[in-house]
Amino acid sequence: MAGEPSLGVLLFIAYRAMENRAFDAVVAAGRDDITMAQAKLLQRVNEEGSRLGELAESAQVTKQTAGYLVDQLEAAGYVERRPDPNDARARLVCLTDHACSIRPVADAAVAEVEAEWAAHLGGRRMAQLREALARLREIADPSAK
Amino acid sequence: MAGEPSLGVLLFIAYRAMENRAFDAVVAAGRDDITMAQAKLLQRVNEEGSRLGELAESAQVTKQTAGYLVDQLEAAGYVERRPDPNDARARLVCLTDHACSIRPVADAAVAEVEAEWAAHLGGRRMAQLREALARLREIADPSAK
DNA sequence: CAAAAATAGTCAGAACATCTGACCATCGTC
DNA sequence: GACGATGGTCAGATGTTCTGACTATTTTTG
Repeated sequence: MAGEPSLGVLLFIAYRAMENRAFDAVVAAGRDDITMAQAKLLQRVNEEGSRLGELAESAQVTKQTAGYLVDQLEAAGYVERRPDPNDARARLVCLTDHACSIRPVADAAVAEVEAEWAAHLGGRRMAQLREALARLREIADPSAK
Repeated sequence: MAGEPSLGVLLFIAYRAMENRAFDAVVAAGRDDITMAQAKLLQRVNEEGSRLGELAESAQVTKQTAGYLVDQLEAAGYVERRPDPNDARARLVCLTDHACSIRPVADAAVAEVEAEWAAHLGGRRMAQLREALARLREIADPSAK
């Protein structure tokens, strides 16, 4: 297995490398009151506010788990729940200013990793990689079908 | 975010799609006495036997966590710990016949997913994807550096 | 339009996975 | 042979995740 890691393992390596770098940058910037599981959800909150079910589906956890994590993000001041004007059943999870202040840090880390990858692969291959993954999403994303 | 998911999210989607399909196939084949965390380790056990530390590093968990999961895999009969002839400190985690019997099932599911992806992307792009990820591993894999 | 079905979310409880810190045994080196 | 490094385990705590049951609201349907 060491000689020819499977595609799943290769995807895991790249995925974790990216997430680790972004998370480490946020922690290094002083936000150590957040866990990776929380960050995984926070990352998926839309600017206009996201529903709990959307977050759960995107992160591939149950609504209960998503609710548990959003509770903590809310307690830490990263998000707030607002009633959804269009649906009284739903509540919108919205980013607070506190959360918005860490986004640039995470984005910078992501940009740095992408630059390193592009330097290693070449810009052309890097663009092909992104393109291939985006297309794969069309058939592999349970929340997009 | 819905319009332009980040590279990290795209990697996650593909990674989870692959793992889910392989895991579901194993469960559907009757092996429901295994969890995804256990499978993640089992998948990484080498034919010649792997050290606990290697497994932990590859799966990106602590040695303690790996030990906990191997305990369960051992209890379920998927692996056995053998003394390492070359190092009395170490123990080799080896696959049992029981584990070997599920590998073809997982491999078939992976092959099926790869075929679907190749059909969607085209063989050329699929090969490029694999190539790019393999190259990325050179700089992104903490256990290969 | 009212009843039925689906959807959004929460509560409660249990099981699972993961980590940190401390510890023991063995290996490699000087 | 003493010493630091390596491979692994033990103990305890925390964090994450799930299943099942429930409420409230929206959507569908007869």
